[in-house]
Amino acid sequence: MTENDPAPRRHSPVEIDTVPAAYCSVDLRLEILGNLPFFAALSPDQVAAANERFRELGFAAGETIAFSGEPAANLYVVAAGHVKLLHHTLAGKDILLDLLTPGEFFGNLSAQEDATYAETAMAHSDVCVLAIPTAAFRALLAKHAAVALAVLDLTTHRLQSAQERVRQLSAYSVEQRIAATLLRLAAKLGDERDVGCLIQTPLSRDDLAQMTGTTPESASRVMSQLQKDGLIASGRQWVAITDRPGLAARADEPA
Amino acid sequence: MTENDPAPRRHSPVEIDTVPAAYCSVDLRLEILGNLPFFAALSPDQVAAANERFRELGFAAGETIAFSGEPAANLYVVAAGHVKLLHHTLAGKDILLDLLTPGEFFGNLSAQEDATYAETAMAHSDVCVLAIPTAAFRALLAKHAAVALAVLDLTTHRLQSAQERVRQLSAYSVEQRIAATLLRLAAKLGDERDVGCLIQTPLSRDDLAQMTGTTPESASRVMSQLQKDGLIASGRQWVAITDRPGLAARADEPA
DNA sequence: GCGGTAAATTGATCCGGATCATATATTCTT
DNA sequence: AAGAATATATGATCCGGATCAATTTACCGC
Repeated sequence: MTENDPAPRRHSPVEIDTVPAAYCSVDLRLEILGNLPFFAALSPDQVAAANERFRELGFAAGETIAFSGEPAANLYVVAAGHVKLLHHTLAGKDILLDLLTPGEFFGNLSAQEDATYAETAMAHSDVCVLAIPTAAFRALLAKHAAVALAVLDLTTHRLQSAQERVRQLSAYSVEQRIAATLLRLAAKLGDERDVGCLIQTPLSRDDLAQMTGTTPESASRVMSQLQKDGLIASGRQWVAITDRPGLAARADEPA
Repeated sequence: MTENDPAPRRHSPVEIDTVPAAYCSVDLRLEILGNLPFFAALSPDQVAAANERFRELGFAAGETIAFSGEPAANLYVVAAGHVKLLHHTLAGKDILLDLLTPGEFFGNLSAQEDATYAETAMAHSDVCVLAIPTAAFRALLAKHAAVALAVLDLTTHRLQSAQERVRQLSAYSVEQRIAATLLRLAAKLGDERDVGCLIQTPLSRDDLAQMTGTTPESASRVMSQLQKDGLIASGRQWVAITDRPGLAARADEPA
C-alpha cells in the first residue's frame, strides 16, 4: 500500500438492508408481486390471484435454497436480498454464475416431469423469496401471454449476458474480466457515496474469483493494482468504484 | 504421425446436403414450419397463417446473414443447412457461440425500437433461412401462448448450454473442452459410419478453437493426441468419434 | 482494548497453453 | 499433372496466471 492512498479502510461501508422475518409480510407481497417486471402487464386483481399460488420463504445468508441436480418443483422469485446462482465442479472450485436482485427469478421453468435444478441457489445475504410450483407458473404464462413474453425477454437478456461472459473468458485477461465484472455489479448494485460508487453487497476476493474464472490470489493482485492506480477503493468484503471511466478503459483495452 | 495409424485420411467423408435455391420452395415451407419445435402446438391452418409472414432467403457458405451491432428487424429460423453465431473481438479473434441446425432460430426477439443483433450470424454451409419481422413474431407469441412457452423453453435450454460453457472455460483444460465439444457436436450432428460417428459438418481446427476458446495450434495438438489414442479419426475439415466412452472419460477426468 | 479468526496481501515457483516459426498435407486450379 | 492456396502438424520459446507458502490486515466477540 502506498502512502498516498486516502482510501478509508476500516469498517465496511456496505449496509445491507437486512430482511427481518416479518418483512415478507402478507401486506407487502402484493406490492412486491405487482412490481415484478414480468407481472407489469397484469391487473391488480390478476396479481392478487397469482399471489395465492406463491409461498414465501426466508433464508439466512449462506443457506442453500435449491441444490443443483435435485428434483426441481419450484420457480422462485427474489423478494428481498441477494441470491447467488452457482455451479460446483469436481475439485470443489465453484463457479458463480449470477447474482440476483429483487424481482429476478430462478429455479425450474421446465415442464418435464423429471426436471432437476440446473444450478445451486444460495442466499448471498439474508433473503426472502417467493416460491411457486413450476406447473402453476407455467399455467400463469399460458394464460397471460404478455407475462410469458416478459419472462422470455428476461431469459433472452440473461442468455446474452452468459454469452458475453463466454467471450470474456475466451479472449480477455483476468484484469479485464474483473474490471468488467465490477462495472456490471456497480450498474446493478451500485450506490453513490463519498467513497465513490459502492457495490451494495458483500463481495470477497473469493466471490470475485468465482465470477471471473480465476483464483482468489489473482483477484487480490488485480484489485491491489486497481486500487494503487486509483480506480477503486476496497476493503474486506467491499468494493467501491472511484474512477468509472478509468476502470472502463481497463476493461476494454487489449492490455 | 505414427505408422500404426489406420485412419482413412483422404477425401472428406462429410457429405453436406447442399441446398439448391429451389429447395426452399413454397411447397416445402409449410412442412418445414409445421415441424418447427415451437410451432408444434399450432393447427395446420395457424401454421399456414404464420407462413404468410415469413420470407425465405438463401445464403452460400461463408456469407453473413446478420451483423452483430446492426439494427435488428428480423427473427430467423434455419430451414436447411447450418448457421453459426459468432462474436468478434478487438483482435479479430472470433468466438463461435453456437452452431444452429434446421428448426433453431436466431436474430432479434426484443421489442425495443433500437434493438441490434447481439451476435453475427454466418452461413456455415449453404443455407436456407426463413425471416420474419420481429414485431410479427412477437404478435404470434402474444396470440399463441403455447408457442411463447415453447420458445421460452428453447431459450432456457440455450441459456443452460451457455452457462455450461462458462463452467468449462473457467475450470477445465483445453483437452477437456475439446472432448466435450466433440461429444456435443456428435450428439447434434452425428452420423454413424464405418469410420465411427461422423460429425456432419465441415469442422476445421480453427472452428474448434473458436468454439473452445483456444488457438488452432493447441486444438491441433489435442486432436493429434486424441487420434493417436484411438478416440477419434480426423482429417482436413472433418472429425469422427471412434470411441465415445473413451472420449467422454477425457472430457470429465481432472486430467 | 485484546486476542481469535477469517480475509486479504504478497512472494516464489511452476506449468498449460499462447505465440512464433516452419514444415507438411490436402484440396483446388488450370 | 504441376502448382497455388489453404489446412494441419509440430517444434521452440515465452508468459499469464495457477499453485504453494507465509504473513499481514481487518473485523468480531468477549
